[in-house]
Amino acid sequence: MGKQMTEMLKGTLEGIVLAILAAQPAYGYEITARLREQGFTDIAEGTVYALLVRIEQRGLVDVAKVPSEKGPPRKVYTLNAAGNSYLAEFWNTWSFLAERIGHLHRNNHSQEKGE
Amino acid sequence: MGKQMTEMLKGTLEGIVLAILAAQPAYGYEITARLREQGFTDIAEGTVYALLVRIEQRGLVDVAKVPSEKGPPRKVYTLNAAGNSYLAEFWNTWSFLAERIGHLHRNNHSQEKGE
DNA sequence: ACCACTACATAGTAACACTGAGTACACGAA
DNA sequence: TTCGTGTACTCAGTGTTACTATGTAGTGGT
Repeated sequence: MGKQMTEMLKGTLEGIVLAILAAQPAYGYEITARLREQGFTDIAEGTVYALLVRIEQRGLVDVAKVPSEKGPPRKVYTLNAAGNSYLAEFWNTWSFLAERIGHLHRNNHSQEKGE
Repeated sequence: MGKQMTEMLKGTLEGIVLAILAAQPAYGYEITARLREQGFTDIAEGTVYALLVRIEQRGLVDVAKVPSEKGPPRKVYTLNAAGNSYLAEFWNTWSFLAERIGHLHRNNHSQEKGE
C-alpha cells in the first residue's frame, strides 16, 4: 500500500470500522472482506484484528462468539452505546478536518489554473 | 487536543503544510500561525518544526535562510518539483479516502433517521 | 493425505504527532 | 540595566497506530 495511505488511515480506519459496525454487527473476517469491497484492497487481516482487540478493550463494542459452518467460531462485534457516542465524536472530528482540507484543496486547484 | 484529532492528523498534517507551502513559501513560525488561523488551534510548534525537518530531508522543499527584524533568522521553505508531485499524490490519496468515508457517513446518517 | 478457504491471534517494526523543555535574538518598560 | 514579551528554531522522550510476517485451527473437497 502507498505510504501516504498507510499514514492517513491512522485514526480514520478505526472510524471506518466503527461505521461498518454501526450499519450492522459483523465479525473480523467479514469486516476485512467488506473493507476490500469498499475499495480498501490492501488492508491486512492482522491490522483489522488488532484494531478489533483495541476497540473491544476500550468497551466500544459488545462481543459474542458464534459457531461457523466453515471454520473456527466467529467473534461477532456489535457497536454499543459507548461505541455510538465515540463514533459520533469521530464524525465531528472528521467533518472538521475534511472541511478544512477541502478548503485547501480548492484553493490549490484554483491556483494551478490561474483563477 | 482531542485524541481522535491527533491520530487523524497523522499523514494529513504533512499534506496540509505542503498545501500551505504550495500557495506561497513560508517559514516555520508563520506556518504555525497560519494553521491556527485555519482552525487548527492546538497544533504545537514543536510538531510543525519536526514535520519541516522531515520534508526537508526528503527533498520536498528548498530552504533559504532570511534575516528577521524581530528575532533569529527565518528558514523559509519553498515547495520544489518533488514536493509538488508529492502533494499531487497526497490529493489523490485524500480524495479517495474522503470519498469512501463520505459514503459511509451518508449511509450512517440516513440509517439514524430511518430512511 | 493434501489443499483451499474460513477465522482469529500476535510479536516486532516504522512512522508520526505530542509533551516539555531549551536556545537565542530584538525591543520596550520598569 | 534588568525583566518581560514576542519572535524563531531545536530536540529528546513518549504513546498510538498500521504494517509485516507468521502461526494456529476448523471445515470440506479431491
